[in-house]
Amino acid sequence: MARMKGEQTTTERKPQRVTMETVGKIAGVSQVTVSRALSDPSKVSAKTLARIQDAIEATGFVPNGVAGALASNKSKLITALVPSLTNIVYSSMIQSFGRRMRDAGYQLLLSETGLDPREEDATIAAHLSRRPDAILLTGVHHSAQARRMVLAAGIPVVEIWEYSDTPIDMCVGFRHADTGHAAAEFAHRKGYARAATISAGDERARRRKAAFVDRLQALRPGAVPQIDFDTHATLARGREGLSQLLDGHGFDGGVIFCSSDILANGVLVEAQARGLRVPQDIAVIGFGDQDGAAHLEPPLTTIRVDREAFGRAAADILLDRFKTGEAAVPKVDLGFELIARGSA
Amino acid sequence: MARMKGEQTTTERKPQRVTMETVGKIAGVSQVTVSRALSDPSKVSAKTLARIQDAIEATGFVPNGVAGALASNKSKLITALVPSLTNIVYSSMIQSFGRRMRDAGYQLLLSETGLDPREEDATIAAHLSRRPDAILLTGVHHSAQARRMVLAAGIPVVEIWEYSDTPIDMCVGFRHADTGHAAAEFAHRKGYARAATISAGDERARRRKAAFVDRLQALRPGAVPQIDFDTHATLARGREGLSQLLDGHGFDGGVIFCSSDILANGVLVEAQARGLRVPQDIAVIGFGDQDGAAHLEPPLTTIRVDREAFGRAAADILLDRFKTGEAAVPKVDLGFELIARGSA
DNA sequence: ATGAAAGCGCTAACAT
DNA sequence: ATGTTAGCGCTTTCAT
Repeated sequence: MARMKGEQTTTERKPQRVTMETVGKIAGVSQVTVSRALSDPSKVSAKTLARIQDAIEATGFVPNGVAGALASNKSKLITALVPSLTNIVYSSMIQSFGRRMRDAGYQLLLSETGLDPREEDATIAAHLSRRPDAILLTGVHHSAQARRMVLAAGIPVVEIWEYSDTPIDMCVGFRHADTGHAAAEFAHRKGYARAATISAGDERARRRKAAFVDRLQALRPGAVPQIDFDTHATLARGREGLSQLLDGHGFDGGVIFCSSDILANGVLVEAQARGLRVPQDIAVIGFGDQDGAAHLEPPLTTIRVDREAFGRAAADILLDRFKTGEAAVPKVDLGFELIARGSA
Repeated sequence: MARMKGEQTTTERKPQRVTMETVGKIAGVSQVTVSRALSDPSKVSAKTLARIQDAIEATGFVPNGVAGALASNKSKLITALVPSLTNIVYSSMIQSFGRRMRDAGYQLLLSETGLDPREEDATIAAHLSRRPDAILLTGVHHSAQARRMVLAAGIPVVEIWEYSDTPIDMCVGFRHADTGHAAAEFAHRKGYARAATISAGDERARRRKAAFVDRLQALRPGAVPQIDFDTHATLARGREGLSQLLDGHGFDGGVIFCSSDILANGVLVEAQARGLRVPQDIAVIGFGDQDGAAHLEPPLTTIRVDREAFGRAAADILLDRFKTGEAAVPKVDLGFELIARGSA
């Protein structure tokens, strides 16, 4: 279609942005009054308010939060960093955290940091440039630079999913090593002759596993074969782990502590495929009590952590900090629970 | 601790925000030069650049992206709405989308909309107030108001996870009804005498199921018992679904089309618990080819959609639009594939 | 109850 | 290669 220089077709023309100025002009008031009508309607007379609301409807005005954030130095934005978006452990925490924050008028800027801790620093910097009102970090191990940056930002920092006596600011979590200890004590009480571990490639999973091995060997000496993957946990890795244990490590039965339920699920499947009885031949302890763990055959013995509660607690201490200026309980240890079901 | 009026303790004092002005003063240049050094270093002399970089290091300066966004009318922010953060279907799409966008310098503002479509409008408005450079929506069914708002924003809109000939702007997805048709044809070819469905409470799941029933009944008349949950899919619901079918609907064997793999997994578990053979007594077709589907016993026959590819494609057409000003291929149907494994 | 003025920290012309 | 001048669209005083 031919068109003349400088002319613009309808589809190409950028819609003229509607500002408070525009709305005010239509309603016959100044821009400031529109601002007030939106932020505190009680400060504006009823009839003015009505006219402003009409003008907003008519124009389809959407306030420019960027300008507002710049002027007020409040963004109503919370920044969150998680290792993985697809890992149910993190996504369910973020889900409950996000819901509560959203109810309080905040939105979530979310990024994945992956398994490599060094990736985190750049992401933190990028996030801070958005001038969030707070930042949520996963775990309590961060680089010196990361700590410096978030501290310099002068905003509340919540570390989630791991407890520390010395968080950057606030934290909500549990002690990962303790879960390994608890699993080891359970296995020992149950009298399993042999034990092994299967672990995914994240640092906290490794710590849980190491704690299991340490405690078990303290209770009763004996080798504990360990399969360590350097990837995320998947069901296939669980199957593979059991196979390696059985075929390559001379493991001929006993209890297996897995760093996550999905790995444990894989062990169950592989055991079934090989005609091994659970828990008589192979016993399995998982971690996470994820969806379906209780409904597997046999039901999975696992360590339960209330991820939703972590998210809610994180939101609560944050909102409290916003309100009071200081958090009453900045360090929260929500603990865990070993759930004995049929698999061990 | 007593302290004088107006005095501030160290811990209370908000860190003085470092601006480009500050950095420039230290480096002996103007604020604009600092801006240039950051956005296009080639425009600044080597020695100036070095001094500026020193000043940035020394001060720990983090650019204020809010101010930048306001001034340039570019936020480098992409807004995304998904029904659920914990559903692997959506999180894996978002993951691959987010990774590619992040590599291109964009960040993701992410919100959950839930199962209720009406919740979406308010969230869209909130997101648009951040002045994102583009918006990603799940599915192609949105309210008239939602369409109006995103259109008025004058930014690219990508609808993902569902194909439409008439998207708001661009779309990447597949035709959900076609998957039901394909499953029905497969079931018919395989000669299953009886069929049933189990579906979760989302609108697209319902459409897949309805398409299955329609096509199957077109191929060969006969009732198709349907279990419809109005919640998200879980393994427990899958077990429950099979139980209801068996105990309450007089379903005594045949093929079951599930609206997701997690439901199918539950059916498998319940069948195993009841000592039913799969696929001889109960055959199962899932949807999604989720992690582990191939490793279940028996491996799950399912419909595979390449969710990561959706995310990547969405990022690609968006980045292309940013670059060229118009997308060459705004509507992408990535299709699906029925994978016949052992369960049906 | 409403308005005028200043300014948040940048980027985008336009100089030089 | 660097600086000057204007805004971007709001919120925040301070007036009236």
